[in-house]
Amino acid sequence: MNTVIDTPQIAQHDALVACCKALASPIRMSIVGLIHAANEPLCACDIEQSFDLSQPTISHHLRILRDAGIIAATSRGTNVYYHIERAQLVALACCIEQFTQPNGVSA
Amino acid sequence: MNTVIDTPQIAQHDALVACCKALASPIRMSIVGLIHAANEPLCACDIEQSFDLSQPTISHHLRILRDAGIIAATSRGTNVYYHIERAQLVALACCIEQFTQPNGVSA
DNA sequence: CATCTATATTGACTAATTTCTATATTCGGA
DNA sequence: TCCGAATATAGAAATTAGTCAATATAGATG
Repeated sequence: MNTVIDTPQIAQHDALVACCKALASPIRMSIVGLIHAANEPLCACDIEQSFDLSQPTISHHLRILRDAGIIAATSRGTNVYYHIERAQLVALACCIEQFTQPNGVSA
Repeated sequence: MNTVIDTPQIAQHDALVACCKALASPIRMSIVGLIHAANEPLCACDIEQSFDLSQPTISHHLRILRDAGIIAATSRGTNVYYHIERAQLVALACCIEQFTQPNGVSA
């Protein structure tokens, strides 16, 4: 292990850890939950109103989620709408589910 | 929302965040990966040898994983063997997967 | 019982995260 | 073009997390 061949797996591993880290906060988990529950892109101002935190703080959390590839933003005028980006979350869910199953199963 | 009725969901939410937090470290993610790859309980000393970190540090990470319900320990003599505890991980994988799917689907 | 080995705990230190206030940026409308 | 509203960035303070050296504990073994 740990040869140069491993690089893609290490990159994948890092991305999953980053994704996990982004979700590892009650506020950010709730933000994702909010967007999911809304079933449509949510504007930053709507998200802000759901928490008792300052605007810059929410903005900061949104950026962390965005950097981790969990959400993505679309601007419309001065508003920014956030929606869930599936790929990274799917990969993470998949990885975690693997851990719950016996290893070495081909299918 | 946020009535007293929500308490169980909040507890669940907190447990999932705690689980996520425990996995949100490259070392701890690797520890779980190691145990999973081994397909059998791994002794703390074996886990220690896989990392370039001190014994107390690994012990500390193992405790965090244990507190989050991700792994569990079995003692045998002076050795302590760790295995993966499925329930919490299943719940987390499930939650994350939900986020990747449209909301409001009954089945 | 003395001691060795494996693991856990404590205490201290550094680094990272969270939050705020203040300020900047960007777009729309008067 | 100037102003107001929405969002982002910068910088600072407080909290939390990661790490190690030193020490404690618990079981095995002579």
